[in-house]
Amino acid sequence: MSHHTFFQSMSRPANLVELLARAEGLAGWSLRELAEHLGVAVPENLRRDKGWIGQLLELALGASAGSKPEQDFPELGVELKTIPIDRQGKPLETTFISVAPLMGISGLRWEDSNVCNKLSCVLWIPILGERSIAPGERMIGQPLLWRPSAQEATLLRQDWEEIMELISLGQIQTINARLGQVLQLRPKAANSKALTQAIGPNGDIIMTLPRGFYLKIDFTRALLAQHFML
DNA sequence: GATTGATCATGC
DNA sequence: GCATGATCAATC
Repeated sequence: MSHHTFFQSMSRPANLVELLARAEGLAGWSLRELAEHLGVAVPENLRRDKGWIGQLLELALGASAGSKPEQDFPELGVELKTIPIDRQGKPLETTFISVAPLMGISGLRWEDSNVCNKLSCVLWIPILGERSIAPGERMIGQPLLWRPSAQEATLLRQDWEEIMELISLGQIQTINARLGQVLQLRPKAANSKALTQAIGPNGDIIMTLPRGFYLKIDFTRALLAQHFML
């Protein structure tokens, strides 16, 4: 895809085929090349711009902006995720999925959860480049449109149900990132002073750090490996 | 080197 | 504070 046609197609993708074609057209570009053609400044590091790569790809692919708890392409049923990988194809970070609800969760089913919704169909965009490589020099990899296999869906559901049961039983303080086979619960907050309500051990209300669901590295590594190395 | 808890920017 | 986008960095 030439740069000219890229700019002509900067609108929202009309369908899945168009979205995939755009994503594939970005493979091989450096983030600097993409940023320059979008008129976006390139940070020297990501310390103060942790979401820069994700936002750059959102802009390039025409994802809906905003802070709604929805998929990036609701009309296509697709969630967009950039994932940093090393030269072996191994993810360098866990993958944030969504904030965990801590109150009013009785009766919440997996099928109706944000985690299930967002993971039902993900467009993965691998970003090749370790921390020692400046953001602008990192490379965009081949995209992968993924839907969980039956086995993957079972693992995700089991972890989600186990974690949510503990939360509903007032045991959130006992949960750490080691719980879960493929999904983990960790703090997701502005800082350690940002607090939100949760259910306490005695069924009372306590203040605690907001938490988020993250995919563990081994899970995303296997997911990428199955597609790219079989 | 991998992991887990902490943190950064932004809009509303 | 909560939602989006995540990575940082102290500790194991």
